[in-house]
Order: sequence, then C-alpha cells, then structure tokens
Amino acid sequence: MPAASIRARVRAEMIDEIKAVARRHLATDGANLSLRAVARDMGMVSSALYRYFPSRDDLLTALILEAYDALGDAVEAADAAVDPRDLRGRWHAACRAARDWALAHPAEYALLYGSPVPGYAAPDDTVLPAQRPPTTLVGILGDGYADGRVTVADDDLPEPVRADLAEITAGLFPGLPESLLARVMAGWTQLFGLISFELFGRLNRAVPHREAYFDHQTGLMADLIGLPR
Amino acid sequence: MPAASIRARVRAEMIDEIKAVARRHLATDGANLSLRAVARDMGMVSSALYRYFPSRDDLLTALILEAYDALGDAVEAADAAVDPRDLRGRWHAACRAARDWALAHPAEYALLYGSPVPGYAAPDDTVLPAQRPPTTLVGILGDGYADGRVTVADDDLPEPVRADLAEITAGLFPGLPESLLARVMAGWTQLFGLISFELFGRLNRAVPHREAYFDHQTGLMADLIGLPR
DNA sequence: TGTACATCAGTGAACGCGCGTTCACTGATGTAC
DNA sequence: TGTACATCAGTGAACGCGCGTTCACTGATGTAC
Repeated sequence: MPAASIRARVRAEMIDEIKAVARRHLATDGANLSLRAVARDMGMVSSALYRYFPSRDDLLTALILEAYDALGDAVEAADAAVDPRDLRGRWHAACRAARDWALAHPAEYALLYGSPVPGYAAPDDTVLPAQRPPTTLVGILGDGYADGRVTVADDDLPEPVRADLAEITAGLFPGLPESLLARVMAGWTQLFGLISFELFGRLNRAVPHREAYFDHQTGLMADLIGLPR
Repeated sequence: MPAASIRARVRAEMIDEIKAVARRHLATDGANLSLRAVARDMGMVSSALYRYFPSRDDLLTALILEAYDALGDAVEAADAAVDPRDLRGRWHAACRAARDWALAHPAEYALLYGSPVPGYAAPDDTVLPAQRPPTTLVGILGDGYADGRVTVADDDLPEPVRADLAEITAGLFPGLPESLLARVMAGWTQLFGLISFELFGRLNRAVPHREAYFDHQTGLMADLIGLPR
C-alpha cells in the first residue's frame, strides 16, 4: 500500500472519530453543537478541526446525512428481513425499526425530525436520504397493490391534492394511485408523529406501555391504509 | 384607584411587553432565547429584566405556558363555533384551528412540539394546558359516542394498552371506551404530525397545496375514528 | 537508496463576539403618620 | 396636608464563561528525482 493512502486512511479515521464524538455531544447539547467541546474531547486544539471540516455547519451537515442514512438502512433492512408477501409484517417491522433507531439515537432523531436549527439550512443532499423511510412504506403498499391484495379506497381526493400527489407518483412510483399514496403518507406522518410524541415527552405520564401502544397505533394505520390482516 | 395598583398595572404591562419582545426573538433564535437581546430591544439594561423574571428559564416557561393557552383557546373556540351536532365539522374546525395557530406562531409551536430544549425541563404547570387540544378532540368523539352516532370499532387492544388508556378515561373521560380513546389519540398524533411535517419543512418540495392536503389527511383520520360523514 | 522539497496535521495565540447573573448604586414612586 | 421612610425600577460595571474562526508557526510524513 502506497504511503499516500495510509495518510488518507488515517484522515478518514479521524473524520469518523470526530463525527462519533460530535454525535455524543448532540445528546447533551442538542443542535447547539460546539466545535471547541468536540476538539477538547479529542484532545486537540479547536482550530485543528478545520483540517477536517471547513466549518461547524459542515460538521452538522455530515452528522445529519449520516443519521438519515442510518435510519434509512435500519428501516429498509427491517422490511427486507420479512417475507415479502407478509405485507402487514413488513409494515410493522419497518415502523418498529424507525422507532427503535430513534430510541437508540434520540439526539440524532431530534436533529432530523425536531424543530429546525435556527440559522441552519439543510443542503439539498439531505433530500434523497430523507425520503428513504417513506419510500419503504410506499414500497410495501405498492407490492400489495401490484398483486391485488391492497385495493384502492374510493377517496374523494380534492383536485389540487390529487395533482400534487400525481407528480410524486409520476416521478417515484409510476402507476400507484394517488389515493393510495395519500394513505401511505398518512401512515408516514403517523409514524413520525408517534415517535416524536414519545421522544419529546408527550406520552410521559399518560402511556407507560410505549411499545405496545406504538404497535397498536401503527396497526390502526395499517387498517386505514387497507393492509390485509 | 390607589397608587399602589398603578404601579402594579405598569408592572403587569412591562411583563407583557417583555414577553411580546421575547416572542419576537423566538422566531429568529429559536429556543436559544437571549435575555440580553430582549433587554436591548426594550431599551433596557439586561439586569433590569431580573426585576420581572428571576431567570431566563422562567421567562421561557412563561412563554411556553402562554403558547399552550393560546393554542388551547384557538382550538376550543373553533370547536365551540360549530353546531355541536356536526361532529365532522367540529373535527375539521378544531384541526384547522391548531394548524392556523401554528402557522401564525411557528416559533412558539416549535417550542411546544419541537425537540426539547437542552437543559430545560418543563415544569408541571404545563401539563394541563398541553392537554387542552387532545381533550377537545376527545370531547367531539365523546359527544358522538353519547348519542350513538359514533360506534366503537371492535379493536383488539392489547391488555397493557387497554389498561393505560383505562386510567386516562377513568380520570378524564369516564365512560369512554378505551378503543375509542385509542383512535382519538391516533387522530391527535396525526394532527400534530401533520403540522410538524409542514412547519419543519418535510413537505417543502412534495406538496405545494398544503391546506387542501391537511384537510384531506384530517378527513382520513375522521374516517378511521368513525366520525359520520 | 538517499536527498531536497512539498504536503499536511496539529499548535497556540489572538480577534471579536455573545451570554446569564450578581451587586452596589441612584432616583423616583408610594405609604404611614 | 406635609414629611420621613420604605419600596421598587432601572443603571452600569463587573465576573467568569463560552463560542467560531483566522493565522503564522513547527514538525512530521510523503513524493520525486
């Protein structure tokens, strides 16, 4: 191995370590991530970090991208691990995977799905990874629609909504009826609403049995969407 | 009017003005509210604010309480303005009121329903005002259940969930079946999921017709809950 | 293989800024006799 | 009604802290001949 790539590898490891330390800091500081604190934890001087990230916001962006991808990986893997014909099993598995990931990485979840960080604008690279979980959900429904086990409810979609959704299906899910997409989006909203409520403390006193509650609620959504039992 | 109460009134007006200025700052700074910035905007020295609020967190708490109450007022008023027998109309009105309030006060909404502020613990006084919107939703369904126009779906509630919900109904909504409460909670989760998605940018590129989308989605939830059309 | 040079990582000091909170103080406003 | 006193609002300086970012620098590591 040429010496140059050793340096490159060390550099890549440093970047990884910086991100790992920064992730730990997210847990206590939220999005008020401090470069200096990260540098301190790494036993470096704060200016040294500028060798690796041109600014604090770039570090934040890297963390966001990684988090989106970790969440996407988890959801897709959970879906793929279930018999493809077991639509309801896939739905529950995907939802649970999202929740499990969020519970395991609450600070990163808050970074993705919490209030926007003041003064920080997410770059466009985040759009695609952010779409992975809803895309997985649509995929489950799409399979069911393709083999006839999921039928389309006769929703009276208002025309502007139908048109908006038609653009989405045309680009990403050709052939999918808009009203089916609308219902999957209800499920997608519900899923992250449930996780946010749980993580942000909305269920604190009211619902001690969080997991059972979560499964039941996602089950209700599966009914609404028309997933066969 | 005795002179003492003039002083008291001036004091109350100052407190109101401080909160109003602080609310404006929330919009740009998010929860990183700066006492000094508020004082500057009021043409005072920062230490003067300590005559009115013992600490920054107390000011934040006051803002949170007011925001919960403003949202609660809006939702309850919208519900009350509709013919009580028009359950679906009440549902839509309550949901829209929550969305309208959130759109008009995005920073305060984020304070209530966004990621928790690091290092800040909401005091117990916030619990009751925070319950007002879901309580309104339950009220709509409860009326329908009482006069038989909303029937209870035969959900197979897992026992721990049923028990959790039974405690809630026993305390707040005696006689309401747990499975009905579970569905209202789905609607409640959906409602704030929708608002958060919209405000936090999740629909940015995908759904331009936000209001129609919102109404359609809350309509889907009304179906799930069993509100008569 | 050895040597001159270029690249790169990390240092340490500094700039300029902001923050929450405390404290002794000045004046004005209200209270009690 | 007038006066002595107490209360309160607001000032200004200070404490001690933290932050992101820049910049000239030292050494070590890698490259090219």
